[in-house]
Amino acid sequence: MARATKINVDTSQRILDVAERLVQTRGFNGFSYADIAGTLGVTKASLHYHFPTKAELGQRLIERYEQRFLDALATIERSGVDAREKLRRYAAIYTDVLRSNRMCLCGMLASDYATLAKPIKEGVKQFFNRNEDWLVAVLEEGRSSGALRFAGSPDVVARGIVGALEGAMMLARSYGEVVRFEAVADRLIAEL
Amino acid sequence: MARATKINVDTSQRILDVAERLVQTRGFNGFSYADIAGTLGVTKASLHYHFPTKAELGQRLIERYEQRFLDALATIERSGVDAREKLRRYAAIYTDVLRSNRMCLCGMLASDYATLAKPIKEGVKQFFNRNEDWLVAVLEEGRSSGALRFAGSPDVVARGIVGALEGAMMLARSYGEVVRFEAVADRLIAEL
DNA sequence: GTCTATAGGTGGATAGAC
DNA sequence: GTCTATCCACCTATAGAC
Repeated sequence: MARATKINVDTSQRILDVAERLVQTRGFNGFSYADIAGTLGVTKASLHYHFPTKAELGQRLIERYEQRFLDALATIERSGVDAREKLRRYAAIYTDVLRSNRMCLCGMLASDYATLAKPIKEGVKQFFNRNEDWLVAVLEEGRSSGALRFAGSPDVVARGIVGALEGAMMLARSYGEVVRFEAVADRLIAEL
Repeated sequence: MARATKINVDTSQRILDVAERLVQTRGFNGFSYADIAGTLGVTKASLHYHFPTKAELGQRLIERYEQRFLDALATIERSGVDAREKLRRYAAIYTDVLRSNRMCLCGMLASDYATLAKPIKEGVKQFFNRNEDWLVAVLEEGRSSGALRFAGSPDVVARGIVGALEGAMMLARSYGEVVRFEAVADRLIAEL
């Protein structure tokens, strides 16, 4: 009964899957509905039924991506490891994305920022705000417990971590060298 | 005599100026010849006379940008300041770019990387290689003189600095807050 | 929900006059 | 070196049949 409206494993989700990969590899202005349609073997008109405009598609992409990310952070939180290990696992999320030759969805959208519709811009900022909030909490916990030692406000350190990981990811992807990212990320966390 | 072929302050340079700003604000796939033509008050056909294809335009953009950047680094080198001050002035180059609401040209192209022609890709990597080479030299000098103290290889630290500045820049631009970048950059250098 | 067909616009690029 | 005119491929998006 609960699945009455769920006939065929949700076309919307498969569209989002393909679109997500395209944004993460080519940027929001680097793909078209035709690319998605070609991959899925449907027509462009079908896509417009599920996502009337490209801007709406973008909004849904961010919402889903952010939810997954927050879920991952919640999982780290529940694991009960110390603050340093939490940061290692946080960086590992980025590494996993990079391994599939992708950029962070919101890192990519941040570079396309000037060309995006307002709701997408808001979504991007919210994503980074929530990342920073989580990191601030971890940093404060680590400083209290003695697991971490750092100068400056947790706020600035958190922003530094997000920026450093996003930037290192972007460069490592250009070189096609995941190890480039790992070395930088390891040192970043080791310095705290 | 020497200026015989230079009638009107070089249209090519003015085209590059406008194109550069567009790439730095909207990305390589976020602008068109029509945008440049509209700004300069010429036709698209004129632009194609100076830069036959968009890929060639992109190549010239990188070449010019890299030359300017290397000139700026050479100026820092000649100033005779200590290693820490060199890093501060290096970061200041980024701050100046960000103040005009722009991303680093090559940072932007790094995010568009998958969609670019091969010569442009090579140009992007070369830009970052030269940045890292310069930083490695400064870091080694600073470690020798005692002006800097850091763990790990200068190589990894240099890559961390470039990535951190590019990433922080990208995020700060999204928030429209230059101060966000400055706080992160200051702390980054202070930690060395 | 998916299709065919198409609208209406813009993309990069070229030919040829001036 | 800049223009007009144009090509053709592709873009986002919609109408309407099935």
